Amino acid sequence: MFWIELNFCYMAHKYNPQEIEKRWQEKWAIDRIYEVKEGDNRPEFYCLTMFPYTSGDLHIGHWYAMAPSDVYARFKRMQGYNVLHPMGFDAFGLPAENAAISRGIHPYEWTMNNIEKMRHQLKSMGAIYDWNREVITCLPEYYKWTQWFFLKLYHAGLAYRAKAPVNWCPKCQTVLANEQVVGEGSCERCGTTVTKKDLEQWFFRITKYAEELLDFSGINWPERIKIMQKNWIGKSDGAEIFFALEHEGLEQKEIRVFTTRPDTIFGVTFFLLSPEHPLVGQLTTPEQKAEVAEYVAWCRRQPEYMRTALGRDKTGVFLGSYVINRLNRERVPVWITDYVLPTYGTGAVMGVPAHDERDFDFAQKFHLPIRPVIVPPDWSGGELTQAYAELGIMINSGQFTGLSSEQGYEAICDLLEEKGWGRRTVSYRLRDWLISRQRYWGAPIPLVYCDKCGIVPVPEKDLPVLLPPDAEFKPTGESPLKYCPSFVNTTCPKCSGPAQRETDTMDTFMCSSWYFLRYTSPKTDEAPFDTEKVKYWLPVDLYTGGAEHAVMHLFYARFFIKALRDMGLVDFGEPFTHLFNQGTIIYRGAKMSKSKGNVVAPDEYVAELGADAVRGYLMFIGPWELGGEWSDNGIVGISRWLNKAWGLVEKQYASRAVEPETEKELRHFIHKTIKKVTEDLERFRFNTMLASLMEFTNYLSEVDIARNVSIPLWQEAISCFLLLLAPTAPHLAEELWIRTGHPYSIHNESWPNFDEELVKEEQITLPIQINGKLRDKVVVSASVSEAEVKELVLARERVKAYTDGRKILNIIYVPKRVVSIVVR
RNA sequence: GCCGGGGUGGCGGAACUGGUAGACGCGGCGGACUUAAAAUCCGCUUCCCGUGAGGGAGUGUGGGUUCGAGUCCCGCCCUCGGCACCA
Repeated sequence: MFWIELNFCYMAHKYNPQEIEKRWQEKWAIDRIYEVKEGDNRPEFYCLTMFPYTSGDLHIGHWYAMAPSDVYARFKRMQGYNVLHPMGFDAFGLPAENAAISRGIHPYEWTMNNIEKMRHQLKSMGAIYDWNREVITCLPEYYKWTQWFFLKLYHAGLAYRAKAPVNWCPKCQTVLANEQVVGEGSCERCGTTVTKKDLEQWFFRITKYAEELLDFSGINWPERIKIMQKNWIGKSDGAEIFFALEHEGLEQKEIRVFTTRPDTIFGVTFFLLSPEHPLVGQLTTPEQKAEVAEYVAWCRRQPEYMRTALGRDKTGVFLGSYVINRLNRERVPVWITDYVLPTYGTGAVMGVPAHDERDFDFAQKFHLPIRPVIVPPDWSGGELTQAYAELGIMINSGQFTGLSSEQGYEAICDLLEEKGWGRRTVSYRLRDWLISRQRYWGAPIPLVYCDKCGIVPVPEKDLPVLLPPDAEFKPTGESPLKYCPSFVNTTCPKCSGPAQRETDTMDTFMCSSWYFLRYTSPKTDEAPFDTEKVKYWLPVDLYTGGAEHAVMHLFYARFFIKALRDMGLVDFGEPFTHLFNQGTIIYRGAKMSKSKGNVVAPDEYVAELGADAVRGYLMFIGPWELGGEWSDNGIVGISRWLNKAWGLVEKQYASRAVEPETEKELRHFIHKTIKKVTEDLERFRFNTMLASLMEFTNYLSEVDIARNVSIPLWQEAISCFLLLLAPTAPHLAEELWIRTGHPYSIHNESWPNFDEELVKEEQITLPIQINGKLRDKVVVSASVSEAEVKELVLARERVKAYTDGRKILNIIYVPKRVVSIVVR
């Protein structure tokens, strides 16, 4: 009994993160100190973290994305910005539906339970999120507007319906999402090999913006993300060339190819179509019919990943017919092969085996002629053993022989355009955005199919098209909406006759393409957002998140904003001015993720060491953009340091003898630290920021032992330390701020400024190198002259030992850096 | 294959525009306090030779530029991400 009481009294003065974190979180919430309002005279700063998917558990990987950006947001706030740093949930998606199928829980219930749990975990982090602005994409008040945007895009001509191949399991008779195709292209449920099936689906015309999406001027994004998006768009300059068709009974008199190398046109020895090309049937001669049909069927059975795998043996079949190369009037045989993709260019290729590696392999396999038409500039007449894909000098090219590839390119294009045999053009790898999902748990596409009127958009006043609560979840793989008569059967908004609803829902990337607009006015119910508030906050000043979204979310959001701008709904064309990607957290050799089963929950660390320690440790691992390995024992270092800081602040400092020199030194240290912490925060170097704060506390411990500075200066040092610590360890800093007699709250205080004069070093240590090797060091005043340094250095015993009896060839003095002596 | 990041002590990582390599932390060793342990505090800790002062080597690897290279240039190796038969 006695023991316990003693212990308790002792504990009251010890750092107790569990107690103080809970207490401050409650107080901050009650006082609403993080509530965000528009329109005071501070400059605004929109600091956004990618919102999480509602998987159910927040793991250390999530904290790694969120804690440092909260630190940055807090830092900006203390610097005097009006900061919006919101949080919400990406709440539609497949896992919710799978849970419904396997466990019989309704997706809504599953999702909202997860949100409940995640919100609780997020709150334990102690971030400045204003929960009044929370956005949840699966709620009707949100997806009503997702549907509204679909209609806007539809009316702007940016949405269209087309047949497109989807993954199809012949055994389950169902459509599969890419992530449901496992291993070597088989169905995740039954293991059957997945094939392709054409379905009518909805697309957004993102390709219309291909050119503009290549333009990154005016936005500060990581180079590698920009490169990834550029590669994704895959712009190629080239020409479309029309080959003449003289096929009996065929109306079409020409067929087009896209090429980036019109200069190689005289090297065409065969012509290739993709097996899916619409003319395959008509260009097949009766003798070839059986073989062609068999090949086409075989191609359809090939899974996508096999087809695009590199290094496969070339396959193909001759159709029996020919096309004419108008430039040299040659008849060339038409083949089909699966390495020609139906979705790129025109789905047809001119075969130039001498100058294309793939065509070369194909020609070798099927013993087709290989005719060189380009040679290297230094060519000596040797034989061609592999495709020469570089530029060079044209040979065997009629009137163009002798020109360089570049000249030939232009000359041939000129001729093609003059004769009407072709034209210069640009091709993109980018395809339109397929937004249809044959799923329940997404925003329903607000369209109705009427027998009389055709496709009819749901009128705006009838939004949202609600998800029926009574759909049945069976493992059929098809949308439960399809089998829900109360949903499907409706009346036509135009003619009031019977009609059916579209049963596909929208890709969830649609929901995440505009959520950052909704945060500005989450409760607005007559529009998706309040235009004035979007004007005030947008574009996002800093967007942080994982690089895995480079060509999905980040790309779609850019498109979306450009489309909204063109409709006059917003007045900017780029959503995210500054993008920063944090690295990934590795655990047990893999990226931490729920699907890999290697997650570490923050909860137990929070319970044991406190949220401040977890926040701090994540930032201390290394540079934020590089990520790193989570280790259980590394965190104790931060925890110990926070304890040490507590002890340092809580102890009663008593001055023994005030020494002006040490006071000066401490003042210098204070300002040096403010500068370092400020600059490190500015460039997201949280690890070195913490290192410098640790150096500061180490230094303060020495001062505390020596007790040779005045009490006011000591207090100044401590206050400054707490302010610098506040973004990183908000709870601890607040507690100590109050305990040292300051007014509540530290989080409404201003960031400390540093005095450049006080940052300057007065004394510097100069290393002395002799013939490039470090031999001595000398402490000098920072204002020392070059002549003084040289004299001083040459007089030193250790230097003399190397210079006596030798000739000094050179003495280099780099001010404040180094003295380098060259002797012989 | 192409594009991009990265290779620094036992470990995570520092190092400004080329100027004292290894800050800070973890771990380890030694010491103080304790009956003891934990916690805490102090000291040491790149490797090799040397009792020591000191000397030598050293940032994946081989060259180069320079008074001086982790940092710049050329060639190679490993590793992590992205894209991948895109005509």
